[in-house]
Amino acid sequence: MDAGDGLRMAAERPNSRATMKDVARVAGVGVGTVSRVVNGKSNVSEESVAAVNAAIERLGFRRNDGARMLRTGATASIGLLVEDVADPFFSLLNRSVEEEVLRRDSVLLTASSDKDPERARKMILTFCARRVDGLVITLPEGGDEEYLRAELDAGTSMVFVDRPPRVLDVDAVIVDNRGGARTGVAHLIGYGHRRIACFTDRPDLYTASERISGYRDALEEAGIPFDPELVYSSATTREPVDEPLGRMLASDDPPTAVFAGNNRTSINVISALRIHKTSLAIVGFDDFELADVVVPGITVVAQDPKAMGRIAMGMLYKRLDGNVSPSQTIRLPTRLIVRGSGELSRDAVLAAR
Amino acid sequence: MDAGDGLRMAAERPNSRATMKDVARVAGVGVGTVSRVVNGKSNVSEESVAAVNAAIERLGFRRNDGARMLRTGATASIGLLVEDVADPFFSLLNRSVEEEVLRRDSVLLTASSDKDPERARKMILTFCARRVDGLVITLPEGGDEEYLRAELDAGTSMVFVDRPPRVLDVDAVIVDNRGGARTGVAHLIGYGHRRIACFTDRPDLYTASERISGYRDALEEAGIPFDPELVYSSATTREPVDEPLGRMLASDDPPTAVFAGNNRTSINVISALRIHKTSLAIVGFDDFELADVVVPGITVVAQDPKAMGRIAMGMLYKRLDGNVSPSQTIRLPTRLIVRGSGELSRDAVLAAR
DNA sequence: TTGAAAGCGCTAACAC
DNA sequence: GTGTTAGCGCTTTCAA
Repeated sequence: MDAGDGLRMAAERPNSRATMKDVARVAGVGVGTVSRVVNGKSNVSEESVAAVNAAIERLGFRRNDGARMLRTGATASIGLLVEDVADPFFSLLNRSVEEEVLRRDSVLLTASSDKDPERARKMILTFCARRVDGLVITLPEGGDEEYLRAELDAGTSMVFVDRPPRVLDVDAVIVDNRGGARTGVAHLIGYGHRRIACFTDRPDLYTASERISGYRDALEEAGIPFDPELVYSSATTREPVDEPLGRMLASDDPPTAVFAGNNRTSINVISALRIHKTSLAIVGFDDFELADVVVPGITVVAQDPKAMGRIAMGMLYKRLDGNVSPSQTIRLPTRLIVRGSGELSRDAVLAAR
Repeated sequence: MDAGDGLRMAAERPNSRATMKDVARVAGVGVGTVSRVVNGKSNVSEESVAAVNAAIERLGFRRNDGARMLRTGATASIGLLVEDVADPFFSLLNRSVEEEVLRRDSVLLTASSDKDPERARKMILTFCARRVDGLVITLPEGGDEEYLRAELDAGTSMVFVDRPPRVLDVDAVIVDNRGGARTGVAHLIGYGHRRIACFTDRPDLYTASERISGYRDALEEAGIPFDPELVYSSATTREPVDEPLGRMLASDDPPTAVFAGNNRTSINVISALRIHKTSLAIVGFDDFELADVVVPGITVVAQDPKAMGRIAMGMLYKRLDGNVSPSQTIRLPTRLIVRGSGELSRDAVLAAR
């Protein structure tokens, strides 16, 4: 068979890529040699390299990585499952995970659970069926995590992000939600506030419940009694809070400050305050774009999703590289960013009433 | 060989998944039968199904989709390349593409070009090597798109998003940047403004240049002369604009309104106005969270990234399903969202000076 | 340095 | 119905 024959063969199968066999035929060498050239092995003669490269160029050959992986066993791919890739927090996490994946010349499979345990399960098992080398996952509340054990046993490395595992023995990197909330609320207390409202997500969410705990920690430390009337948990983060805030404002002993448990809620609180034409001191959990554009700027307890992704990938790759030390959970510190809204003193708020 | 033997075999290879061969051995059937059961074919006896399922359960078997795809040819995967998965626009696009991919039981590979043509090229070729069924791409400016032709010829379907192809004959879905900008600027003109500043991205970016054209279109229609002194293009979207805005404000004939060419720039303009303690009418291109929380709310020309993703995937899957009609470019309309900042009349602005 | 050949895990065609 | 087998495209011995 000569070169022309090989070329014809590839052309005969439209929409079908040239294979190493095709390249070998066109170059007049064996497939082993083609493989060596493609993988840059040194033990190939100059002429063979030239012939093979010419054939590759001519046929538009591109190695089929799927076939390669079937043979070698490693897929050079990582699966990432978060709540929602469009959420600012997770999209930043996504990006930083991507950077680490890129550094290892792998690819990243991504999916959003949409807080649905069943959807999460389906996506994770799909990733496992694709034999990803490792998994970075934020598991939604309410699901069973037991099904992951089989995958773990089968040798799929995984690291949990944003939420700790409940029963599994896996690495995790989470944010110090409780400590961060405590710091934020203590900051408000430092400005004289004693009636501090707390708006959060559904308390069955891990992060929300931790932040509420931190809120209570700060009150307790300051000797301020906890008043359930001042706590409101939205069913969804999109829900406006002007109604519950109005109720608190109309009470005998209204709040002079509010702690918002997440960035969406911070925005809802700002809108609600606007509606009620009132101003209160505000500290929000999680930073957001424009937090410094509204007046006053919003003081926040900031998380660092990029660091979370970077650290999670570091842990994951260590496992992939053979580390078998006991699993650990890394708790990332938060950072208080002072912008004005959290430094409105109790006296100033009362004077404006 | 009996069942026990098969189990031992799988156990003998730790970190290595059980294969259909293992399952077949344990279940005491042939691999063909296992394959039929796994794929839910009907022509299998009750007993075989039960035996196979028991073995699958026992071994923790999960089909290797990589091997399956090598055999069947379809990878059930889509590659998405955008500028930055953490950008609000692209993260929304990402999410809507994901939804469509999920509906087809495929997986999504994602990557960010970071506006680097070389990185884009690398990622795209990686996706092609993985034999993705289709590609959704936002190609960065300044790169050659010629290398995609080989992939196109090899049968990889692709659709461009947010930017049209320059030389390739491929489907695309883009936003009516020019028309949207024209509408936004005409809106300002309708409120009496004749001196309208224009702040944008680097004009060598497709979207920025289109929006500047739309800005000029609107001026021309109203018979307002174009004044280059009123146009400022930032080198980066993070660059503050208080300096150039200050220059315009200090001129003989200062602007009474500004058109901001993208959401980050809108924010920069708001900050700059704050610094100069001035208020001008503002219309921004692209909506953003909190646009309705600042006072006044920011009137914007909104895009619909979710629709873009949905439509792009619709086009892509039509191609994958065999559609060979001529390639087309769909131009998505924009929507003007009125919130207050764009309805500040020229008279009101001048009166406040 | 090189070609031939086995085999990764799966599907599908074929024979029984 | 079911077992056997060829082969998807690749890597990797093994001889030569």
